Amino acid sequence: MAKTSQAAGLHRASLAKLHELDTALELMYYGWRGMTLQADAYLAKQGLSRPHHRILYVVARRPDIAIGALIEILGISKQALNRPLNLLLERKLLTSKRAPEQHRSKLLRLTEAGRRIEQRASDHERQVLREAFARAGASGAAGWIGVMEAIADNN
Amino acid sequence: MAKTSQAAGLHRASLAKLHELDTALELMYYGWRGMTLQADAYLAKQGLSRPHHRILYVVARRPDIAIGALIEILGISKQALNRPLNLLLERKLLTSKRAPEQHRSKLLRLTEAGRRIEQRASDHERQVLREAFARAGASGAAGWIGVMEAIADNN
DNA sequence: CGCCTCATGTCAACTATGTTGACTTGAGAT
DNA sequence: ATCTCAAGTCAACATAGTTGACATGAGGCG
Repeated sequence: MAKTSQAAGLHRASLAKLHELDTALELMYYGWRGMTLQADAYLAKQGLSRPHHRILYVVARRPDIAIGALIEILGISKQALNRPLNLLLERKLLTSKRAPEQHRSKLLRLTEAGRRIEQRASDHERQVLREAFARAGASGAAGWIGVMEAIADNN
Repeated sequence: MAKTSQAAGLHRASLAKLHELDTALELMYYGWRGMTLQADAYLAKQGLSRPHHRILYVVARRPDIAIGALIEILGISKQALNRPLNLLLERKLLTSKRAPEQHRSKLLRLTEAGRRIEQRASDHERQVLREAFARAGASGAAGWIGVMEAIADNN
């Protein structure tokens, strides 16, 4: 614990609570930041950022995915995908090959280097979750999952 | 209960899981989106967006906050604060007045209109949380809080 | 009093991530 | 052959953030 700056904790405490659920709301905010902070720092060191990571994450779990399907999953426009995707191809973290007969679509795969970066970035995030689950115990983890599923349904 | 597009659920299911914690990782991602989606849509209708909401949220809970303290809490540079803040002032959602003797700092407050927008936007987020807690029950909620606190500590 | 310092705040230029709209290209159907 | 439509690219723009340079005004001090 406590490779932290203490700042978030202070900030969390520094606001009056106008509603009962304000605490939960702020936990969500700082939780999101807490999970992604180290991963983002790692990615920045590699000259990448969160959108690149999202692409790598999805392709890792769907080898030979076409660009259209990737767009669908990421929920962004194809134009928004274009630049980060091309960077990943240039940097040879991804390869694209035309499909055998379905010549229309490019199929994406991670290279070894891409896989390594995806794993390390995601590991930073999983490590945060792992520690939190360990601290909260099995019943806490189960409760967390139940609530998060309900929240995530609002998409 | 389904004012939703179903899409996120599908996306969540559509990726192979390479690690045990991938599910939790994706829950965090879609949870964050699920909580903010309706609030963002409401804000967009008002010609505002998330940074404006963050400012309103903090000022609501710290009336007469100075700009420096606001910067500290939001964790962004004063230059980044500048444009959204000026928009809020122009639109008369915030007022700023010079401090009595501490003439150096501007003290910020919400106007009635600002308060109304802050409440409605935050209500959208709290409503999502409220429903999720109701579905998960008291023990689930307690577990969620414990885990989120542990995650949020990584800031 | 006049000047120095320093926190507070502003302006300008840049980067990154996203948007929409218009265009190109190529497969598959007729 | 040609038409159509999905896949993909290019251009222009919006927003949210960055850093750097500068303005301003309070308070300390010669």
